[in-house]
Amino acid sequence: MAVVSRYTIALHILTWLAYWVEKDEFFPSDRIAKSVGTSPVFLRRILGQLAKAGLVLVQHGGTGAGWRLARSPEKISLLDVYEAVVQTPLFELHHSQPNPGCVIGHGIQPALQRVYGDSEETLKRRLAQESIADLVASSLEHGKR
Amino acid sequence: MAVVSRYTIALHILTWLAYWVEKDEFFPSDRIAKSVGTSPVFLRRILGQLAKAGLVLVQHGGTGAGWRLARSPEKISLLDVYEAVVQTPLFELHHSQPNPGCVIGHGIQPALQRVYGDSEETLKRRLAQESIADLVASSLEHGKR
DNA sequence: TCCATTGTAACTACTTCAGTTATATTGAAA
DNA sequence: TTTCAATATAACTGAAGTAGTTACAATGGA
Repeated sequence: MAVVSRYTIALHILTWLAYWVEKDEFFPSDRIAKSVGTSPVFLRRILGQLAKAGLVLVQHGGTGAGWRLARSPEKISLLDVYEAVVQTPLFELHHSQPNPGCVIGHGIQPALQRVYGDSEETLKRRLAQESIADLVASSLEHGKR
Repeated sequence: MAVVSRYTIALHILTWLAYWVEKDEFFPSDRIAKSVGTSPVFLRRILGQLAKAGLVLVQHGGTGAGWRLARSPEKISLLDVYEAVVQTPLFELHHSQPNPGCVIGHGIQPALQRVYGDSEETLKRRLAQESIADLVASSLEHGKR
């Protein structure tokens, strides 16, 4: 299966906020929703996770309420976003327990956990190399055509 | 989210077959199911994918019917298994289309596709480094205790 | 011909995800 | 103090995917 589209949405949100970062404003969720093409409630659920991870700031009430980046786009890596939004491990183990009476059934899970852990680490190191600022640049590059 | 547990099941099957590879026999799916702890039908669905990918051989009728490895465990990488069993890309894009009138909405998908593609490649290169033979060794190591 | 086994379809139960609706809460500005 | 634009959150829906079960047709060696 796949890393949920929630991750894509989170990256879209942050890239959008980064694009407007010069404005130095808080932007409401339904304004962001216009670009993402999804519901403001869904976005706020994700924005809440990003806020908890310290990636965005929220202004609750009043006329200027909304969201903005908590730090500069260069300092937000795709790994930061991944860890803010994705809580489950990349690989699933068995749903029902393997037979502990069988040598393989007994030893396979720790064996897999090692490989799975290493592989997830490898993926995360790759994500750490890219920032939201890179995504803005790359989006503009493609958006131009 | 996660790579489906089907991948874990496929690795369990192949590791089990590799453990018994000296026997030079075809093993029925319900024998394998005893070790994995799941239903033979589910296993046969996965075994079918593995056969299509050329990783196992199947013997249909008769008393000696069942499954065996198509080649030696050292020559089956975890990437081979991944590609046999997982068909969807690792990262999902938007479910509903982003706004093409917005600069970011227009450019974000190709930008993400590049990063997502690179990241998936990185993961696959890691999986290519490990073989079913390694999993057998590692399982026995843990199974011993 | 026998029969252990695979191949496959149909169905169920469960979970997750995205989206919607509705309501309470916040807090700057008038 | 009131107003009101916005967030916070719960409850619900529909859709999709996963794993598991049952049932039955097809295979092919003995």
